[in-house]
Parts: sequence; C-alpha cells; structure tokens
Amino acid sequence: MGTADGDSTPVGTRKRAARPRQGASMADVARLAGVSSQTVSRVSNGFPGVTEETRQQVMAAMRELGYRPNSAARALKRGEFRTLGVITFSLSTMGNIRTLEAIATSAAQQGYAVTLLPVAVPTQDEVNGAFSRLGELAVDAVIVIMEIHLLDAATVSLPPGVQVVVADSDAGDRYTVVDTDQVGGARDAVRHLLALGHDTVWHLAGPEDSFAAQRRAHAWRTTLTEAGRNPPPLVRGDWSAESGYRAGLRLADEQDCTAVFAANDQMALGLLRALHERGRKVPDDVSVVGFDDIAEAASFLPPLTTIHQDFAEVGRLCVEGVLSKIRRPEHDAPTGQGTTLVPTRLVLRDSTAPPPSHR
Amino acid sequence: MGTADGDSTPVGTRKRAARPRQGASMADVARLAGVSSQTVSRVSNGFPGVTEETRQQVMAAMRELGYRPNSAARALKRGEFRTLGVITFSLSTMGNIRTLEAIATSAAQQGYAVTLLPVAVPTQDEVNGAFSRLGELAVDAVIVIMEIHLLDAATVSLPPGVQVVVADSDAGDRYTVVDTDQVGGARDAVRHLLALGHDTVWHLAGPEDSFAAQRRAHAWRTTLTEAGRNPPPLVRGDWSAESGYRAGLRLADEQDCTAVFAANDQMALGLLRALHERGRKVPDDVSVVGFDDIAEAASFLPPLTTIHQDFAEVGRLCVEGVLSKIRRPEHDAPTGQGTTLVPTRLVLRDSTAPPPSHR
DNA sequence: CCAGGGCATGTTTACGTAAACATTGCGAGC
DNA sequence: GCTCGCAATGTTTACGTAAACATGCCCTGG
Repeated sequence: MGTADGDSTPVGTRKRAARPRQGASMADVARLAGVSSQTVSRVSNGFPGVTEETRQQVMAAMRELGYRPNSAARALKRGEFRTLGVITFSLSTMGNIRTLEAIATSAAQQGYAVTLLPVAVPTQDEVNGAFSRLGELAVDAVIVIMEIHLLDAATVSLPPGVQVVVADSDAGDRYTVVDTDQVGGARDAVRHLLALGHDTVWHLAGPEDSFAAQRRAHAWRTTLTEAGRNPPPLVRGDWSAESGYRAGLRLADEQDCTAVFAANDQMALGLLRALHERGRKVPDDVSVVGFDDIAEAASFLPPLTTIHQDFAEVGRLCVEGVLSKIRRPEHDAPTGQGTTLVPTRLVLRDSTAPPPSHR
Repeated sequence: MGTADGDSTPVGTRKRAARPRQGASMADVARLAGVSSQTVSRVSNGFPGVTEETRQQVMAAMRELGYRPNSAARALKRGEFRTLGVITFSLSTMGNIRTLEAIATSAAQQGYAVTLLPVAVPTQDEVNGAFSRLGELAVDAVIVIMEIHLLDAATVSLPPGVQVVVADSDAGDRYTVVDTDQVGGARDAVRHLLALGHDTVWHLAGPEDSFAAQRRAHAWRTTLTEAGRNPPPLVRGDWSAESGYRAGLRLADEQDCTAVFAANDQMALGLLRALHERGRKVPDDVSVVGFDDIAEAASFLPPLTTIHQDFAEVGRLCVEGVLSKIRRPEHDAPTGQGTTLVPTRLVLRDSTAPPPSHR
C-alpha cells in the first residue's frame, strides 16, 4: 500500500457513491463527535461510563447525521433479533385478530417486535412454505395461531432451536399450547340454558376440521349427557354468519328446539336472522347463546348472551411463554409441552330466557 | 500466540459453550461438506458455478447440521432487511385488519416480511414512541395505517431515508397516500337513497377526529346540496355499534327521517337495533345504508345495503407503492406525494326501499 | 510525594455472510 | 504439445456493532 495517492478518507466514500445507503454508521458519528465508535456505542445503548459532556456531543452528532443504529449489525453481534414471528391463517376470524393484537402489544412491552407470516391458503403446502420461509426469517421464536392438524406434517421443516408456542389449538403433548378453556366455556353455555328450564340444548357447531369447534361440540354433548339429557342432532356450520343463517332456517322448523348454543357469535348472528324471518321470537320462543363475545354482540337483535373469550390474555401468555423459553437456554429439553387454559366468562344479555312451557 | 496449547479447533468451541447459539454457520457446513464457505454461500443462494455433485454434498451437510442462514448477517451484508414495517392503531377496526392482511400477503409475494408496530393508545406520545422504536427496527420501509393528524407531530422523528406510504388518511400533499374513495362511496350511498324517492338523507357520522369520517360526512352534505336537498342535522357516533344504537334511539323519534346513511356497518348494526326496538321497520319505514361491507353485513336484520371497500386492493397498492420507492433510489425526491384512490362499490341488500310516502 | 485504584475513553476483535478477487485444473485450438 | 480460456472452487475482505481488553489520567491515601 502507499503506491496510490489517497489513503485516509477516500476509502469510506469510494464505493459508497454506488450505493447511497441509508444512514450514517457509528464510525461516522464517532468521527464527527471526535470520539471513538465504542463511545458512540455506549451512548447508543445507555451504558454508564460516559461523561455527560461527551454524551451530549455524541447525541448532537447523532442528530446531525440522522444516525439510526443498524439493527442487522446489532442483531448479528448480539445473537438475537428481539423479534417474534407469528404464523397465522388469513386474519378472517376475530379471535385470531384479537390474539395477534395482544401478542403485538405484549411483545412491544417486552421490547420485542412482531413479524407476521401470513398463510394465504390453509393447505399443507402453504404451511410448509411458511415454515421454511421462517427458517430464513429474523426471528428468535415463533407463535403459531393455527389448528394443529395443519401443523403436523410441517413439524419436519421447523428449524431446530426455534422455540414455538401454539395458540388456539390442542396437542399440548407436543407443543406448549395456550388456549381458551373451550370446554369450560361450552359447559357454562349449556348449563345456563338448562338452568333456565330448557329440556335440552341444540348445538350449532363450527367446521369439522377445527379443534376448537370439536371441543366445544364435545363439551356440549358431555354436559348434556351428564345432566341426563338427550343431545339433539348436531347442526354444522362453518363459522360464518351465512352458514348460521342456513342452519337457522332448518332449526326454525324444529318445533321442540327452544335453546341453541352457537359455537361462535357470527353464526349466532345468522341464526338470529333466520329465526326472526321464520317468526320465532328470541328469546321468547328460542334462546340463543354464542361464543367469543365480539364487540358487536351487544348490538345484535336481541343483544346476545355469549361466552366471553379473553383473547388479550391468550396473547399475553403466548408471549410470556415463548420469551421464557428463549431466556431459559435448555431448561425445558425437547420442545416443551403443556397446555395453559385461559378461563371464559358467561356474559348475560337478552337472547336467553326460560322456555315457553315455563311461562 | 502459540504459548497456550490449543490452536486450531478449540477456538470455535470455547466461548460457544457459554452461549449455545442457535445454529450452525456457513463455516460449519463448509467444514462438514469439505468445501469453502463461499461455495456454501453459492449453494445457499442458488448461484451458478457449482457442480451438481458439490451441491448435493453441501445440501446434505446443511440438512445434517440443520443449517439456517443467519438473516442478520445476510441483512448486514446486503444492506436490506426485506422487511416492511406497519404502524397501526389497535386493530379494532375491521378495515385496518383487512388492510393489514392484504399488506402481509402482498409483501410475502414480493419476498418481504411484515413487522407490526402496534400503537396501543392513539396519543401523540405513543405515536412518537412507535416512530422512534421504528428507527431501530429492521425495516426497509414503512406503511402507516393511521389518521394523519396523529402523524403530524411525529414527522420530526421519522428517520430520514425511510420511505413511507400512508393508508387510510389524507395529506397526499406530504406523503404518498393510498385510500378508499371515501367521497365516491358516500356519494353513491346518498344518491342511491335519493333515487329511491327519499326527500333527504340523514347521516350517522364517525368520530370528529377521523378524516375518513370527515370526508364521508362532507361528501354526504355536498351530494345533498347539489341535489337541492336540505341536509338534516348530523348525528355523531364513534364507529361502535353501541354508539350507533344510541344515535338510533334519537333518530327513531324523528318522524320525517326515512333514510339514514351510516358511516360504517357497525354503527348501522346498532342503528338497526334501535329502530327495531322503537318499532320503526327497516326498510319499510326507514332505509339504512352502511359503509365497509363487513362479512356480517349480509346477515344483519335485515341484510344491510352498504358501500363495499376493497381493502385488499388498498393493501396491495401500499406494498406496491412502498416497494417502488425503495427500488427507485432517488427517483422521487423529498418524500414523494400523491393520493391513489381505490373505488368503492354499492352493494344492494334489503335495508333500503322507497319511503312510505311513495307506496 | 508517589503508588494504586478507579473512571473515562480508545483499540482490537469477532459475529456470519457475500462481493471481489485469486487460484486451480482441464479441455480445445493452433 | 503447449498455451489460452473458462469453469469450479478457494481466499480475502468489509458490512456495523459491541464485548473484551488496553490505555491514560486524575484523585486519594499512606
């Protein structure tokens, strides 16, 4: 070296022209402030051992250059991204959205960002794709909001060393799971209707391939049987209000149907419409209980009695769970397991009443 | 050096024990496959100039070690994160959610991940906080889904060099904005009701501090005036079904009110309930038009005529806009501006009919 | 009055990757 | 038969940060 003329400054500027990269680096700030880059680092991270005067100088230099730390370099050095990945299906269901929101909020409080991995179509291929993309993603851990059966075959491609918590699913034997207490909620709904004097309770279930729907339906059946009642035939919907409407048209013709437990509020909404159209009054002729307690449920016609889910708590626990996994290096050996249940709450409104025979 | 005994292998393992870092690095793969790390890099990125045989060996080594590329190092080297940041308020409104979903999907198609920056409370402080956190975030560009007035004072802390697209707002003079054609939608709603024969149209508006609400209200007033009608007093809600209900109780007492344009579907839902309770039939006595076309709107009592918003398109355009900004280095000089409007569509259902006087 | 102990700051190095440049080896053309 | 050229692979280096270690200085205590 030394043959060419330039030797001190041009190095930093030569190639920089080709790529007008976003910002100033620590070295730039250090140069302007007349300190070493390490001092800039200390200021940037709020470490002690820096004079107030020096700190001010560095801060001024940062402002002048519009310095923002390069998080790639930071992550590379620290070995963590401070980011959580969330894999979810299209955000079509209110529950997923509310859970996601709670996750994002909790994560932010812990200084973590949340990266979304949407899976457009819930096919096995898509899920696998998401998981392999995840492999290259800058995340420290993953929260999956997804029915477990779609997760199964994807397990293989789950990179080792990536901690996972699953929400809204079962399979607590293989993953750490956080979920609403589906069984308790369904039981409360059915018992409430029985306590009002109804002989039995019909069930408008969610789609067959949903474990949440399965568990609600199962708890409905069990609760009835335990109470010595005969479970009527199960009516199947697909979570949508439209499917609730179609089911409702059928239920309206069942003259001995005085109480319906709908597996979610949307289907309950459609059900209410169908019953109204067929002239069956709610709650005078038929009582209806929903599940979820979406914001609009209080404004249905009539306001819907429903099972409140605490999505915020589910989200919070997901974050807590996944972070504790990260922080304990090898505390829980394989993947960690166990299910944490979040309790539900029966919200009484105007869609339930004693059956006609009791008045 | 050379004084201590170990010199070749222990280097890689010594400190590693303290931090059981997640995975194997390129060097590890290279060692196992008996090639250089550069060759591993070539395989990893699908570059040419590698024998099929070598490629297979490397792939095998990758699988064996469970290698996943370190995206921090990759981002550091490449100078980009392939990630978009999305700043949004609590995901309470359906519109934001659907937009976010579309953004995530579009971004994924372009090979970009999406990082969520939730702002819990829409105060100026919180927004500023989000923007400064954003400064340290691993994102190449930002999409803001937010009312613009909250963005104003935050501008200062927006790091230079970070491209921004704003959805669901105005201020196309300062930012690149993608938004639903609020004016066109509101006009269509009002004109539809006038065409049915109503003398005038009442408006159940959204909160005062929402520009979307403002524009819908303004367009409502303008359309009425242009048609030579007298705009009735404006009724104010807050987007919630509950506020729609309260407003509806008041509107039900206005005997000359035969047509209402609600600024969103949730408020329309509450309105329907209030009108029903007061014995005013929809659409026979009062016609109602909503805005948004949420999934449940078709299941309201009666099914709601409403203005459909194409949130998917809004999201798609946001991603497209922000990516084109990134890719054109300094094509659009300052911040870029201009508003892209996404058209709406009137969806006819059963909540509108000619006024009683016409039958 | 000088040694020793902090404290403020500087220097070196490594994180994992990929661009740029360097080096092999082998086949074709003269 | 020898060289030129290209294809396959290896080596060096830099990206921006922060831990670990090194330095210099001032102040205190014997």
